[in-house]
Amino acid sequence: MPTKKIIKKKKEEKKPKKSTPTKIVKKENPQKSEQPSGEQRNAKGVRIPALLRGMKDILPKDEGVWKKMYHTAENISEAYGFGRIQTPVLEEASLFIRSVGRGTDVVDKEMYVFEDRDLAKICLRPEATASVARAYIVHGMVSLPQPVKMWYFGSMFRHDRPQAGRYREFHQFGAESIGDRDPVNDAELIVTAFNFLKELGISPVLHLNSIGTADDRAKYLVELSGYLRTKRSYLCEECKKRLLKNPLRVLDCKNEQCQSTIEESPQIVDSLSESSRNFFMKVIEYLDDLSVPYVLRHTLVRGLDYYTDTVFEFYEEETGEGSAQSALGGGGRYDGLVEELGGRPTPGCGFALGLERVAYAIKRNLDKEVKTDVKAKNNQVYFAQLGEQARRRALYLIEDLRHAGTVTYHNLSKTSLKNQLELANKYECPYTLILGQKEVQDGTIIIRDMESGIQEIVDQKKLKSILDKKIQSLTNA
RNA sequence: GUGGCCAUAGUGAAACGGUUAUCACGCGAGUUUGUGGAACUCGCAGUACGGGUUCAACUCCCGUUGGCCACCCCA
Repeated sequence: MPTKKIIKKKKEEKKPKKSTPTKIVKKENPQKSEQPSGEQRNAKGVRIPALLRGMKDILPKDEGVWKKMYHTAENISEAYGFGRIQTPVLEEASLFIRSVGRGTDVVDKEMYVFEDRDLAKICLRPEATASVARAYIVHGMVSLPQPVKMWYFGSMFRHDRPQAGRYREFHQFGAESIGDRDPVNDAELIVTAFNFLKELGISPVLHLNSIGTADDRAKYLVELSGYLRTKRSYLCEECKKRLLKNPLRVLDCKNEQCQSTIEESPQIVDSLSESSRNFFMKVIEYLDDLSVPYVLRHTLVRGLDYYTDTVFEFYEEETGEGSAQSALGGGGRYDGLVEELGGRPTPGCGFALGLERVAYAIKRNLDKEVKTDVKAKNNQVYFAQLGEQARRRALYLIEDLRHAGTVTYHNLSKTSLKNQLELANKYECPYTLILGQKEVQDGTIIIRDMESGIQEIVDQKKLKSILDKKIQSLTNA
């Protein structure tokens, strides 16, 4: 009722403004413009809090997907012998500047950096590999059996321009294997990620390449830019800029004009040292043994500085690499990282998958095969009650059911049975328990099958066992 | 960070330079308080924000904010 009055007032206020000469309106303006623009207010003029740009609430309705991703990640990681590590969201900014690298967009343009109260530079982690490497050093994991295998699942932050499947806070599932330079580790990591995706009903396509050691890359860079410079006139405008800034990126250009030039360009594989080439061959062999399909893509270069040798990315089968957000994740080897961060020279490799994109892919698949989305609501029960006495008794019985692990819905504040049955229906509960005056007196309760409408009066003491049986038979069917 | 498209109740849509912004879903309250998935009645909630043009702006123009798309980059 009060809102009505307010609305009327608001409208009344508006009218005179419209009819008054502009001069008066202008006088009122400065007062209004003191408020920040772009904000929303309700009818009472109370500011409605907004979501920060690029941030997203994950709502109860999405929980199914997230729960599934978490459980799958946990099961698979543990099956492959990884232990979960949880590192802080906040880290020293220098950790990432040293590892990911100055000059990368992630560090230069996208990192959330703040001054702490003691003026130290801290940041919201943009990725987790550096944190895991830091933990490896700080906790003396050198003295554990090598490699040390760890997985993580959590939020990362990058101040990028938001788009579908790209948020400023996003979640990654990843795993690292630190302390052993053997191609089996690379292969194992890849299968882990691959199986995770497959388990979730996604058909992943693996793109694979090797970028060798830092020396190999330096050599290749000279060769590549030399080649590109001779073809400079054939390149698009963008690529001419890339040629100066980051020649490797030219290889990624989607411009048709550049494609033919790129195809004939020197390939990084040819610049690899003997050991890197052998290493890469081994990785490929192991993947064959594990029957993991892959596509060798010599143009694949990753954006973070710490990668060496093996690099890979996952795409969803049908989307391919066509659109910008189709990459589900990637990873690679980083043999110099631990040393770069002040630890002993220690090899390592890992992967990270973008869970928002994985969730996206899962949902797309569900839409396609409509029926896959059969939700298990079989284990939930609705409790309806009638009358004050019944309500009190209900409180106790519901408590009991919940202790026994039965998901019990209720709206004890409702008084009409009709109302409650309607809600039971909306919650999609297969059974409703009905407790009225009469049942309280007799110590019984009604179990109503919501689909058939068949009701059964049972002793309250036997409720749990009877209900369990019914639920059992539902889940089995 | 660059460029483009967009912005109407919680959701999805409609409307017009001019009466009180319409519809569906949703949510709430009822249709003689012991029976839902149907119907009916009533109610809730909106032109993102700020400015300009105009007698008159949800509608046209500018700015801001946000979303989407492409680039950049990446997950």
